Amino acid sequence: MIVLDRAEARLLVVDDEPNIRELLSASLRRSGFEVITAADGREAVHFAERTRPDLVVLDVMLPDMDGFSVAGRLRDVSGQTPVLFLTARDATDDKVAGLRVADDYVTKPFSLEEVVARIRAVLRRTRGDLDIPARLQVGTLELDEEAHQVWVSGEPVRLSPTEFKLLHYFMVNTGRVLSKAQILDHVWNYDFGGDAGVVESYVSYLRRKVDVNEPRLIHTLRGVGYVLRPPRDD
Amino acid sequence: MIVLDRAEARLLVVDDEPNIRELLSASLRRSGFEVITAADGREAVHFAERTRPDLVVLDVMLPDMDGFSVAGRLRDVSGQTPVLFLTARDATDDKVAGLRVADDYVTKPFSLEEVVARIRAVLRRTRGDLDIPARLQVGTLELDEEAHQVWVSGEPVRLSPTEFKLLHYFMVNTGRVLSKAQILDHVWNYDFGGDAGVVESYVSYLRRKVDVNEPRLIHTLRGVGYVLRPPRDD
DNA sequence: GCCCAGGCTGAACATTTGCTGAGAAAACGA
DNA sequence: TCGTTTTCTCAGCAAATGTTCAGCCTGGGC
Repeated sequence: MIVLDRAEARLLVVDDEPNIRELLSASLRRSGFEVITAADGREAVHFAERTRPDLVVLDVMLPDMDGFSVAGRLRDVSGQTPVLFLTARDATDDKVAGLRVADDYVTKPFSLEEVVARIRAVLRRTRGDLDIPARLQVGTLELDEEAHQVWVSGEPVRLSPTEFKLLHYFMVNTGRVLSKAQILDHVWNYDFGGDAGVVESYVSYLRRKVDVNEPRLIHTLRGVGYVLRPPRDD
Repeated sequence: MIVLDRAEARLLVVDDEPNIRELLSASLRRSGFEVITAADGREAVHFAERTRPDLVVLDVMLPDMDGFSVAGRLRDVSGQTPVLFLTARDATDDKVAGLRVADDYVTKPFSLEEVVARIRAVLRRTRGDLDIPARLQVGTLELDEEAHQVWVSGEPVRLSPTEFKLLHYFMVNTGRVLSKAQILDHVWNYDFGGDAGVVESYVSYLRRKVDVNEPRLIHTLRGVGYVLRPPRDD
């Protein structure tokens, strides 16, 4: 991970469950963001007024007021601040209601990978933030986040959602060793209860689809984890 | 041992087992950290408030409160203090989900080598602490912690996890004589029951893989131990 | 040069780890 | 609704790793 001398952006995370709040803020800090948290709507508006965040991550279900009202208030006090909504998986209707072009949403239970990716995407759209590349490339491997597409030596490859997220996580962390536990923690939903065996399966799928040419890019480090390594330094 | 004029960082170690607490604090002090210990959650929060540690090493299973609540409280009182969790190897329960808030974690039984390495890694990441190098070099030998890779004269070398930890221990202690007992204590898990014969085996493996060029770097001191000595002052 | 404790190393063995194919179950799309 | 895709589990296999040990080697004291 690149160490930034200043934060990528300032985020306000709003959720009434302390677990989720902690999970998100810890993870987002690790991803290089500056994070402020709030437990309910009132607090959220208050902090937003004072700190002017670049983006708000907002649970739709809050104890004191509904997320969309909060979003409205936020915009009153904080201008065009984009919002990433957190919603329950089955709340299909009300979602669309409050969404503007600048916004996006993620359903609970989410994976950290997903949240970070969405935040970056929104920031890219709203600020034209080009420190955040939309296209990743490692060796003959290319991945376009926005188009949700992957090419191997220029040929498009079909990946399932999980395969895509896993590959994305690998590419964002090129050259860094990732333990199976770490991969599980970031790529799978936070409520996933299974063991790290899935990761092996998906690495196997990925290799078959994506790592077919020599030199191989995805390396196994026994007892440690996996690395995606660019060619040239086996 | 090199005497440091100031501590590398201030740590708070929290574990209810006195053995583990002692083991850790002694070892961490020897590694140049300033260490405060606490036996339970209440104490931990109390000390954290007063001493503002740079990092907290925290057992997930505490008598009075669970480690995650402690971590939450610590963050409340002490800002963004990073946390390294200690957990049982088979913690496949809801614990695992909570571990995601950790900046890193180590499973029991651990090796001291591992704990120290993780602490340094976390401090490097969270503070951008560059006194702590991510890459070690001795003679033609290079070791990158983050990429978990070793080169000899620029050529990558494959090491097993134990070989890697042993070499790392040698490189961190370049020029210092290490007895077999000392090596056993730091590189092997604290519950390892075998005798120091293993160390001889692994030194042998390491020499074959890593110490192939003249002048030799790993020296045997009969009846005393081993030293990794940089060339030029044999 | 001889001796011996300590050190070295190859081989054997047990254990752990990772890979993969097959299949059950759930989610998805038409 | 039904077929298709996707996710996840599991078991068998193969290979790497960890550990022990016995026989050989070696440095250094005499």
